[in-house]
This record gives sequence, C-alpha cells and structure tokens, in this order.
Amino acid sequence: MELDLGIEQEVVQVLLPIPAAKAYSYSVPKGMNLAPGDFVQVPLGPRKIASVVWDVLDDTDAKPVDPNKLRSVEQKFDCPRLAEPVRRFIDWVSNYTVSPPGMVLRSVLRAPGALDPETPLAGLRYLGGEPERLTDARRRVLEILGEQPGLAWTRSGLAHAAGTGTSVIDGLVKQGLFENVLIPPPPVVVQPDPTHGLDGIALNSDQTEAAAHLVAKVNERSFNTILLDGVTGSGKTEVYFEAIAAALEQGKQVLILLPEIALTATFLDRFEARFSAPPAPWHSDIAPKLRERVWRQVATGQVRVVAGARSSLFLPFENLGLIIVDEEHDTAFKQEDRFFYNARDMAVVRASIGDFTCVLASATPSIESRVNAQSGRYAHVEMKQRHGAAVLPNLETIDLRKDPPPRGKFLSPVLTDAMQAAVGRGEQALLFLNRRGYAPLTLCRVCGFRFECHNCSAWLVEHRFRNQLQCHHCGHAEPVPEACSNCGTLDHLVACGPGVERLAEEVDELFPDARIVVLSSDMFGGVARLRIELEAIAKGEADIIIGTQLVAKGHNFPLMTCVGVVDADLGLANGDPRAAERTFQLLSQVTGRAGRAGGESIGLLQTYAPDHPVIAAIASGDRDAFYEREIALRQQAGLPPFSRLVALIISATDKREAQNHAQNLKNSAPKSAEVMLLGPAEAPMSLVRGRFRFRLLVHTQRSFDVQSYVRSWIAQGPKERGSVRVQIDVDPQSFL
DNA sequence: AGCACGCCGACT
DNA sequence: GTCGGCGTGCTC
Repeated sequence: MELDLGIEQEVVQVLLPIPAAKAYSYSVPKGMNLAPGDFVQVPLGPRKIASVVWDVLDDTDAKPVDPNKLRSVEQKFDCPRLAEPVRRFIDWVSNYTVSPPGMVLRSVLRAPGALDPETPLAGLRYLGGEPERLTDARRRVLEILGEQPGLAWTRSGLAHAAGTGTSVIDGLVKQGLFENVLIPPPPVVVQPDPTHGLDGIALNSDQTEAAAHLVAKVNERSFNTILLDGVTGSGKTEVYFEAIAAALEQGKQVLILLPEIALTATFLDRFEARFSAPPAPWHSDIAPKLRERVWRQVATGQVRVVAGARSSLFLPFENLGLIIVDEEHDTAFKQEDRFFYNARDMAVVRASIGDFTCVLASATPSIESRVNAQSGRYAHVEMKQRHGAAVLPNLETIDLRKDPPPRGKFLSPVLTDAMQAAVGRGEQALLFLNRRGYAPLTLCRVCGFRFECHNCSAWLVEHRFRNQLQCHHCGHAEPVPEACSNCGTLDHLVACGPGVERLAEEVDELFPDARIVVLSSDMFGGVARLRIELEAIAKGEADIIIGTQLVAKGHNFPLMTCVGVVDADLGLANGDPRAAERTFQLLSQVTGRAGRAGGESIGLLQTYAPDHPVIAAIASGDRDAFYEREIALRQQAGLPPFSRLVALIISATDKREAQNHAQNLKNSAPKSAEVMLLGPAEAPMSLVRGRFRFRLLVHTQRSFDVQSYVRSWIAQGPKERGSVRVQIDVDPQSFL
C-alpha cells in the first residue's frame, strides 16, 4: 500500500458542460477529497471550466484514458453537492432526448458565480454611547438604533432607514460608536408559511375534495402523478396550494412550473396571500445577481419554493418533494433549441426519480395526459364547477356564410351586436385573433407578387403602427415599400387579411366612444407595460380588448362578459392532426375568460365550418366528448400517445445540401421491422433564419427502444459536413 | 461549447 | 507581403 503512494494517482470522472459523449477523467490532487456531485473547476485545453464529479456506474467497457493525458482537478468549490436525484435526472434526460449529458448539465450550470459562497455583507453594530455633537440627523440614526439594540446594519441600510445620507453614518463610525461585523447574506425570499392564510380561503365542495385527494397523495411520499383537470375558473390554483402546503410541512422543496413566468405577477400575489411570502422566481431573464443567489439558495435548501419557466427543472434542488406543472398542455413547455425536451414530461420523470408527487394542472389537458389518466397511469382529479359565483359562458358559433361581415371587414354583425350589448351594460368585450400586426400578407394588385422573408418561408406581416413589414420567425423588418419590389408599380400594394391592428381600426369605427386596448406580445413597453395594461383592464379601465394568444392565458378580467373569436378556423388550416387539440385548447381558454365574476356571459366563434367536429365540440362545451373523439382518432391512426415519434431535423444553409444529407441519412438507416421511416420532407417551416430544413420521422411502438436505435443510426450514418446539422426531437410537437 | 489551427481572398 | 474569413477537429 505505502509503496503505491505517489505512483498511483486517484482518478475521478468529471462531467463537463460541453457536447462530449461522456465524462472525462481527471486526477485528484493529494488531500482533495472528491465524491460524486462535487462541483469542481477543471482545465480543458486552454480554459478552466466549472464541472461536476460524476458517478460512472458501468466503466467495464470504458478503458481508462492514457495516464499521460490526465490533467488535475484544479479546485473544489465550496458549494453543496449536486444531489443524487439531480444527477440521475441528467443522465435520464440525456438518454431520452439523445443529447450529450454535458449539454443537459449546461442547463444546470446556469449561474456561474453561484458556486462560490455568497459573500457576507459588511455591517455595523452600535456599541452604545453618543457622539460629541448631536445633530438632528445623528439623533434620527440613534433613534433607529435604539429600537432594536444589538442589531447589525449595513451602512447604506441604516442611512436609508434614518432618512439621511451615508456621510452621517461615516461621521458616527469615525467617533467609534460602531464595531464592524459581517452580516450573513439575506435569503432571497422569506420562508413560506404553510399555515398562513388558511382562514382566508373558502373552497367549494369540488375544491375541498380535490385538495384532500392531492394532500393524501403528497403524504404518501412516493412517486405518483395527478392530472388536476378542472374547467376554466374552477380554482385549480387554490387546490394545488394545499398540496404545496403539505409538501412544505414535510420539509420538502416545491417547484411550480409555469408556461410564461413573465406575466405571472397575479400568481405571485396569490401565492403570497396564502403563504405569507412569494416563491423564488426563475426564468431566462432574471437579473444575474439575483439568479446566482436563487441558484445557490436552492442548492442549500434555503429557498423552499420556486416558481419558474421550464428551465427551473434543472435547478440543483437539495430536497425536492413536489412539482406542480400549471397549464400542463401549454406548448411553451416544449423546448426546441439547444436540446429538445418537454418540461411537462420531464417533470414526471423528475418526480419518479425523486419518488414524490407531480401534479399536472389544466382546464384543457393534453391528449397525452388524458390518455394517461384514463389508463390509470395518472390519478384523475376532475373539477366541473366554477369557483364562487362564476358561471361558464354560453357558447355559440357564428356561421360566416350566413352572417358575413361587411365587405372588407372582419366582424360579423352578430358579433358586433353582442359587443354593443356588453359595452352598453358597462361590461367588457374581448376579441381574440391570433395574428399580430395589421395584415398577415401584402401583395401587389398588378403582378400578384407576395412579400416574403428572404431568410424564412413566411410572409412578411405588415405592422402599420411601426410602418414596417416584419418576419415573425427571424425578426427581419423592412420599411413598408411604396412600390412593388417585383414589377415596380407604385401604390398598388394591398393588405390581405386581418391582424389585431386592423381589427382595432374596424372596432374604432364601430365603437368610436369605446376605450379600446390592443394586447400583443410585441407591444411597446414590453412586459412591464403589458402588466400595467392587464391591471387596468381588470379594474374596468377599458371597454373592448383586442388580443393575440396572450389574452388566453389565465388572466382574470372580472367585467368580461363577451368574448369573440374572430377566426376560429385559423388553427385548423394546416393538416397536422395535433391542430385539433391546439385549437380546442386555445379557444376553450379564450372563451373561458368570460363570466368569471358571475352573471350571464357569452362566447362567440366566427367560423366558416360550424359543423367541423372541433368547432362543434368547443361550442357545445362538451369537453369529454371532444377528448373521447380525439383520443379514438389518435388510436385509430396509430399516432402518439399510442405510438412514438422521433423527428430528425436536417438543416443547412444550402437547400440541396440539406436535402441530400437527409436522403443519405435515410438510406443509411439500420433496417428494422419495428421502425417506420417517413420523409425526408420539407419541415413545416422549411426555411428558418437562413437555414433550409428537412425532416425525417421515425415512427415506432411505444415499447421500442427508439433512442438506442437513433443513436447507433446517427453514429454510423453520414458525417455532418459543411453547414449541415442534424437535430433530434423525441416526441415532436408536430406530427407532420 | 470554445478555442486553436489552417488554408485561401483583399488590404494597411 | 500580412490580416482575417470561418471550416475542421479536439479537449481528460
């Protein structure tokens, strides 16, 4: 044994946040004790990189790296270990999504400074005594200090509290009235109190029953998934708050996944009312300093509840015990860059690895979740009545063939009459149109030329307010031209179809005295402005609201009694079998904005196909019938979730190059009776940001190990050369 | 992912 | 003659 010292060097496996296929080996300096999960700094080429010591279970086939190549771990960070469930989750996600484990780890290491402990703040503690000369300002400082003797203050904090400048404090310091102390870094949020606000809540019978079910499941302290399936306005949030309280009572951490964290101010307020403190936020654009502190305090367990976007799934939780996925059907949970994953599905996996409960909440669940609920994989908790006085709106279709809008307009008289009635009663009307800008297409009346984006296969959308033609896929914008860029004819360009701006014009003519607000994700002033507008609307400071997609999402407009869907057929146009589900979800959510404060309300759907099964299902309000039919269709067609799809997206700057590679890749596919290959076909968006995209679809049974198949296929297939890139999308959103 | 190395076009 | 474009390949 002794003889080996100095010759045998200890070696650890380290997972680096790079797209390498596996962990790298490093030698451990003498005296450094390392265990899996430790955060370390290692050299890589000319760089130094923060990484994690990994546990490689089966290193039987892996031959050790040449000892001469081994470099040494540089530093072990003074930071809690990455918990074992998080490491297993990374491995699992890497395998399932067919992406390098280091790429998944990158999603964890998203706060570079957080690995070093937070530095304590410089503080001052009052020692007693008085300064030689007592001024007014100094007296105020002493008063503050007298309130809680012995308390340490920061220099600026004390100055602020006393309403003076920091120079006053400096003067007192010079007199020797303080000692310098260190103040431990403050928590990023106060600990939530599971018992706070309990008496303020009044749950109806549906809610009480559902909450009891959730709490019981959480208290089983083992893996299970619950679909919390309640109509819009049924009060699902209050119900899952009780599950959160139960997990907090167990001393566990809780994660709430929200599709769009930027617009969740009201959610945070409701949480605070129930738990006395807000959850810690997490999303892609929190301020860097706060980001580091949240990450660190999640790792230490100080932060108990996080409300975040899909990336919060990769936070280094020390002791996670419950995940809530709110609006689980929302497509924002699907990430389609870096690597492809659906945060809703990965949340269930995370719960399984951590052996706890996952709650999926929605008024319009995904087909996948409904199927899982039906088959018993998920518990199904249904809430069919609205909370409080709220009553579901009466839904009707407007047949545009029978009641068309006036020429050149987009609103049927039937709809404008209903709006008139609502506004006349001092209530609000909402028009929903999922199209930003003024007009989705501009064409030349002389030669028929259509203005398209040169980088994407998309029309340029006219934004009259900004006087621009914009591409909604790559952000390209150009001034609205006066002449056709094809034939040069002046003043013969025509705007085709409606966007929300154009709708606003029409509404303004019809209701000159109404207060009109247009809500669109690209509005001036960004998220802050949007929040202000939403609050103003809730207070009744607008009569007619015209909005895109974002008005569908969970906002509470108490005065809203009339909702009009301008183009109910919009989402059904392309042939994707998933379009039915999306349209159903979107339109149900939009019409659900009406009648939340009680009383009669109405939802009107403008359509050319009132008999279309999806439109009819929404209008009838019969959710179960819709799901039954849609699930049966999927099953008959052998589509997910009754089978599995993997899309290979082959892109290149040159169209032929992309297509050739796609074809070669297909030809190189290992033959298997269990695999059906479709394509290559142009991707639904065939040109995005200057890259041409083709798709291959791999269609298999659910039981087939499609990841192994695809991995070995790609490994032995043609090499990616030139600008060619191949991306793998397991469980793609689009079935085309 | 970064970063270096390397091999072809327009410039102080 | 060099500066610099980004294609290719490697990092324990």
